[in-house]
Amino acid sequence: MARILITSAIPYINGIKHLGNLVGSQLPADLYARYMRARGHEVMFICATDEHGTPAELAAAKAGKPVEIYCAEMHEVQKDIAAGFRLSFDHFGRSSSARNRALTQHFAGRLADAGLIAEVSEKQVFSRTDNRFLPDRYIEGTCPNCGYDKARGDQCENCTKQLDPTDLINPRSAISGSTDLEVRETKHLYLRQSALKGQLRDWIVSKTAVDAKGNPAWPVLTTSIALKWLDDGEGLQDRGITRDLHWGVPVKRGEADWPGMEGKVFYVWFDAPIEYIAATAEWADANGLPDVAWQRWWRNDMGAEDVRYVEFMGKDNVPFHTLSFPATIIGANYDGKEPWKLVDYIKSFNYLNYDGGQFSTSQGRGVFMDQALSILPADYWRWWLLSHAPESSDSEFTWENFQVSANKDLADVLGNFISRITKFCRAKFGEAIPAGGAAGPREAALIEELTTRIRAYEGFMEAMEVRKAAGELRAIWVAGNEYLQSAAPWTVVKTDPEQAAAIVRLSLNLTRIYAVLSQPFIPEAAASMMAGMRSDDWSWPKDVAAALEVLPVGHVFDVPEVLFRKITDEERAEWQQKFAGVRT
RNA sequence: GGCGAGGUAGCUCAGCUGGUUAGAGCACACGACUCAUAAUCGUGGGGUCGGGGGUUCAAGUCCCCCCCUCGCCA
Repeated sequence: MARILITSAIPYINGIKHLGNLVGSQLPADLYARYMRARGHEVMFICATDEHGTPAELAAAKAGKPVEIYCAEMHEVQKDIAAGFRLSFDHFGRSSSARNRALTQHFAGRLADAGLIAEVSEKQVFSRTDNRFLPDRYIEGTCPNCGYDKARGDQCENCTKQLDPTDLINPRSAISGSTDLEVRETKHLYLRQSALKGQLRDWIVSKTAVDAKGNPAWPVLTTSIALKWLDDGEGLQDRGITRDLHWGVPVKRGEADWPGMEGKVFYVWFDAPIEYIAATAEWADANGLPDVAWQRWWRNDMGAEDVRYVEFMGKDNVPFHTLSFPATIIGANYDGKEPWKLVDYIKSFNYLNYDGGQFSTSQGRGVFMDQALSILPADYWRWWLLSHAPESSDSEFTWENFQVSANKDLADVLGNFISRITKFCRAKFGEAIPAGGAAGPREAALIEELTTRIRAYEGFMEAMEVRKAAGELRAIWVAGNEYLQSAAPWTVVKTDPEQAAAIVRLSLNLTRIYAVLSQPFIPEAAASMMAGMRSDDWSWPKDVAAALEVLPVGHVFDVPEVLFRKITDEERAEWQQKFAGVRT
């Protein structure tokens, strides 16, 4: 039994995430967590809401609420929706927690002790009307290059030219529209990650191939993005980790004040990944456990040496997780006294597009998590999203594809298999596992095929090859239909009822195995299948022949309701229409 | 513009370090079956592997150029 720490990139607090966000991190992470638990491993699956920063402040202001209240409410909303998708987090934390505040300040202190923090004075735009410094993208003005009058301080969306806020003609605050702006000198902390460039490169490079322990290479997507940031242009740049904001972790050097940094907070990208650790501490707190309970997951000197740590994220998050956060972890151990756990494997995803374009939170385009759950159970979405996960390239959601895939795979292949065998048994033998007959060559061949396929499925799941795992699971479902079709108990029963009973007995047992194997992908349906078989035996089918005898002769079962109803053409057309525009 | 990832059957995608007639699922056609959610099972048609050069006994798989899509550019 291994110990596996799993984190999903933490979603930002300002609103409900869309399906593209879901499939890029939380959902595959959940798949992996569920599979590893099913195999008997000890799993710690962590996620949280990322709550600090300007967008949260502005969203709260727009909602007319104090930012703390707004975040607390939105956290609950996101937590409920995650539960609706059956995301099996051990803890869903908050980056605004006391734990994260303390840990973030602690890491900053350690990095400062290590000489990895630089204090830099810079000029930033201050809005007197708003009484705040304005991040580059919250300053608007006329583009000096093309004359577009809504250019942002970081870039002109019209001509794509990179800009500096001070380049803008007639600059104004994007928040209030005020032109009462001035440039002020302000001091900020920078993480000197460039000082760790060599170490980071060696580490990343070591992940581009299978390592000595047989651990697989990271996805090309992960390493290519990391190496690009390391070596592109002038190489890895130091990054500011503080901001002149109100909403965030106050800048402190450990527990001590940081002279000159009063009133400033750490920037979100610095405190957000630290929340992975803090959320694990929050988990311990919530369960009344001592610190060692979470430290054994995160400190190599306190038991985490044998933990395998896997992170899931969309490609936009790769730079932070391959460079900045590792720099924080490595830097904090400058004197060898705080060996924090460094990630072992980073599974990254491309983007999911929506019907010819992009999903967009800001534009409200696509299907959002709450909307998805309002029209169909989570399993439909889980299955489609995971079986079409954007692993090797961006992939696309279309309603036609969703309807056809869900109907074919879930209703026709899996659901109907259970329906046909349970109803046949009820009609011929009653609602209990029938006795008589014996396995023959056909059964032996099925067991051989299932064994081969289940071993392949395990391999894909362990390697986090999500689409391939889905394909293999589907093939396992198909194998049941193939078997039934060739064994034809409805014909055999007329001449040899005992033989028909043997076929039915095996098929009903296969249903239980399907529940076990399918559970990571479609947990709700798997639970129904298991309940229908009136069993609670979730043991993994290591020995297929033995697993096919778990439900004994005479064991009573229920003929389940339709497991997956089909999506009709009318519904598809309606949804297509409904989600064609912008979310209101 | 620079960099990265892609462009393989109607659709969604597999194809590792180059090697027999390029694969899967869906869709389509035909057949089988009738237990089942008009479900299942079998068979088949269909691709000059974005375009053009090149290396090689041999390239979807390596090299060069071009075109298109998506992303990143702190």
